[in-house]
Amino acid sequence: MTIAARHVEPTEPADAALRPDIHTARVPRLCRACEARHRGICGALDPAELLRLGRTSTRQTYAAGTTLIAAGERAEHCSNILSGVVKLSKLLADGRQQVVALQFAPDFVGRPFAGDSDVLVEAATDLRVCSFPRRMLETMMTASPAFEARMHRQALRQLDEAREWMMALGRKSAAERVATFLVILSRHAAAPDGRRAGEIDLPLCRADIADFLGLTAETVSRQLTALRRQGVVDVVRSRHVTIRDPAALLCVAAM
Amino acid sequence: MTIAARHVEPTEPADAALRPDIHTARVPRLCRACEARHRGICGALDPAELLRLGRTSTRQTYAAGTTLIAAGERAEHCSNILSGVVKLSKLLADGRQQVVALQFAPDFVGRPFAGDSDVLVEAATDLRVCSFPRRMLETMMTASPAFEARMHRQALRQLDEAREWMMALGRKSAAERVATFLVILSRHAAAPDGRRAGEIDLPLCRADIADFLGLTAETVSRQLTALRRQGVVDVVRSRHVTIRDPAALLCVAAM
DNA sequence: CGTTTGTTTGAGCCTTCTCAAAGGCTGTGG
DNA sequence: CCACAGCCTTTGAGAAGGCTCAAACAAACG
Repeated sequence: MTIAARHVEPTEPADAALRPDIHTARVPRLCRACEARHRGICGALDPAELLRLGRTSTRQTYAAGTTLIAAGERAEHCSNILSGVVKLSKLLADGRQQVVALQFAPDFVGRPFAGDSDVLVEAATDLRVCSFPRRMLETMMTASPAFEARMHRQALRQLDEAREWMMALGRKSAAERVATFLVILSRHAAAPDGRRAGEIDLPLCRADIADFLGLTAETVSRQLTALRRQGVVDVVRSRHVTIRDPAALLCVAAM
Repeated sequence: MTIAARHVEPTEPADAALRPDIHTARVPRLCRACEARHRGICGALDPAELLRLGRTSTRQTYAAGTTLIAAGERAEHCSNILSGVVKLSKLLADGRQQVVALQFAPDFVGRPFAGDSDVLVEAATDLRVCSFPRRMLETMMTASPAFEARMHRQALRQLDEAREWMMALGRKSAAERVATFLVILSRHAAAPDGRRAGEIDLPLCRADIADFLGLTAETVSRQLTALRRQGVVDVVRSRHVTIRDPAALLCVAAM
């Protein structure tokens, strides 16, 4: 494993997690404060299971750009994203790159069942995750059908997202792809009530956005300035986007 | 449901499937002769479960071009493909189309859990399937962890395939995409020993191939003639392809 | 303040698309 | 069996969108 900037936060003292109580199995303190607890994979676990998983899990942070799992490598750890964005990409022998997915909190990173899936996993932004051994994942999957079902659902959701992007990559113009990218980001930055966010911090540099959209960095830049000139968005310091006209953006995105 | 050409084959008589025997649960005769039985989803079921599923399942045939499930529609039936090819595609409001997956025997068609996935499901070729009510799928998934796991694995496999195609759509040239398409088809037409098939019957017309590859029918045609001129493949009557130089094909495919 | 890295903008080129026409199969009816 | 219609495929010529290469600009960092 080539992890450049890995920093383990001070974890819950073991005795606190293990201390017997009136309730035989309490939710670990680490998990109680966890942002991802209910929405993520862990939401399927009861307190006893959570305790068991929590005992082996640690919070970690990675700096933007860090490689979490090299292509073809089999990860020994799985993670829940607490904050930040994870980039999954594929490489061709000659160096061409395609970003095949972005993952946001509270997504789960890591693959059930044996096969490696030959993607490169990197921290797109600074990242905080809750990490645990891969072995635990398999244990939980066999022990808890609800957990397995939730993993299954996540896989199906990712499949839908991948197919949505196939449409963009195969049939949409550069302008449409850039607009679609902004729409999707705004969904993820959205408030919990489902309203889309008007303010987006782009998690990727132009080159990475281009690798996601199947374009070049120059084309992405040009399309963004076009959107700016049309008054659809505002761009500040190249990474912060304000959506001024959401309806127009959706229209340009062909969605 | 708009099913144009649906033909229900005579099924196993109910009493034969239900007849008690020395073995409390025998494998239904329909399933015993089934090509997809061991490789497909059903392989995870024990004879009792298979009997239960078999009681509600029927073999059906569809003519090429038939719509199995319209986009956005929730299917009441699921199917195992026995022979033929199923095409999953997405449509844009203005009519642009992207084929997001091809499925071959013994793949499973139909979606576990509620959500519709907004794809159009069509028979690309003449099709034989083993079909059963969606309700049974949910029953089997909760009853049999092995069945649920197999469904989960199929979802992950489809996710890998989708991402592989994202690479092709986003980063490969027209020539590379067409070659990649042939390589993938040859894998599916391959003998069970894993050797790739040198003879391929294209399951799609040029326009559909184009919709899969994110190209136009004209470009697909031109690239195929280019491969023919280079001596890499032979094309007979536009639908039958012989791979003359597998190594060169792989090379052109950038794989 | 200079260096480095990322972004924007421009000019010309190349791949692929669009539009158009001709060529081949397939099926139908005489 | 042949003629013809209809559809799919092939091929060509010109247009256009996005790419490449290059340079100017901006922001981050030591």
